[in-house]
Amino acid sequence: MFISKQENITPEGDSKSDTEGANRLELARFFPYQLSVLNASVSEVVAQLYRGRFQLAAHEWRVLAALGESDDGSNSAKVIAAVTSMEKMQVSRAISGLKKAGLISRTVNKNDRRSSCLALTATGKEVYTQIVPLVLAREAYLLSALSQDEIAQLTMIFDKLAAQANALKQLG
Amino acid sequence: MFISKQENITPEGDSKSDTEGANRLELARFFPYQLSVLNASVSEVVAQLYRGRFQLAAHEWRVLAALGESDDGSNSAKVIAAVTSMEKMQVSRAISGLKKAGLISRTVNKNDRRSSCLALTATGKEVYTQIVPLVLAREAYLLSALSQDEIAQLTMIFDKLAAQANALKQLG
DNA sequence: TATTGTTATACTCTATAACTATA
DNA sequence: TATAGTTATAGAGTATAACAATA
Repeated sequence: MFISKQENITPEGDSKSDTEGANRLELARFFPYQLSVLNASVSEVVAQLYRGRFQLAAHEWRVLAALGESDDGSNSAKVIAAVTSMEKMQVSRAISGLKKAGLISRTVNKNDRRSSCLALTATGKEVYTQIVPLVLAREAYLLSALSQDEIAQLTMIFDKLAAQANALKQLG
Repeated sequence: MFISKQENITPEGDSKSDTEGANRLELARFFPYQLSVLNASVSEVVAQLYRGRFQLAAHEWRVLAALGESDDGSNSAKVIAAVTSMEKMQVSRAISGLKKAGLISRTVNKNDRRSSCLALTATGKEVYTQIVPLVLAREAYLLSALSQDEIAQLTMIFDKLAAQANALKQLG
């Protein structure tokens, strides 16, 4: 795998070398494409674990994971949205699904009656406890092809790329 | 950003350290989650370029890119599916859309009348020529936060991760 | 019989925004 | 007025498989 040769660094493509047509686009070397393909594979590999055996949708799994990692029961939908990078509406839908499946409980927040305290039920904790080792094992298997140094590199690289992407998103 | 501590390397989570519950799942450090969030940002940043100004759907853009990068006009739908990592049905739909928009032409393949030769029209080439510098500039901006060495690392890391993910996919 | 590609169908997911209740 | 969360609705995307044409 290769990534397109880098000759230009402005976000809007207004530098000379960009617009002269010297740069070709090769899908297989195009980083956003590579990222998308890898993500599809990795997502699928994780989804296999919670979809069939536990009948969870992707967003439900994400909310379950968020609730499972916090000890205190003070999880409002807003907090969950922030932790999971999901929209409030998607969180709301996921909560409905998890509630219906008996995996989470919802109690009105006494300090602010607009919001709820969400928490895993006993069943929810059980499901969580079953899934977590499976997904961690798959993550570990994925990363086992990398050295500790490469993992550290990847972490830094992702941070930098996320920052750049967020800068670009502002441009619209 | 951090990635979960790695202590286990078997795909099915049957090693001792996996099932003892010593490993916690922290969404923010979970690699598949990080990958998914980064991909969402990067995809959005690229989509901004072809969606609004050129009215293309994601799959249409991908097919357009595939057709644009090949010089000979011998692109069957099957070849496009392979190059774009798309399903034949998605390719078929994307082709309909691009055809309707007048961006591609389709002529029956004389050697095998089941398939077609797909190619960009003059209009399609024009659109392609307009978009390519824009997306390459965005890719360049994203990667401009990385050193040449980091880009090389990333390339190798993605290769390794893709291989691992594909190995896991077989397990189902 | 197998392959290329299209289409039908039902299903899921998404986006926008209106809405309720509370602050 | 602003915020937390839900719901309505329409549109986009997906998956499965049946299908026609050709090999």
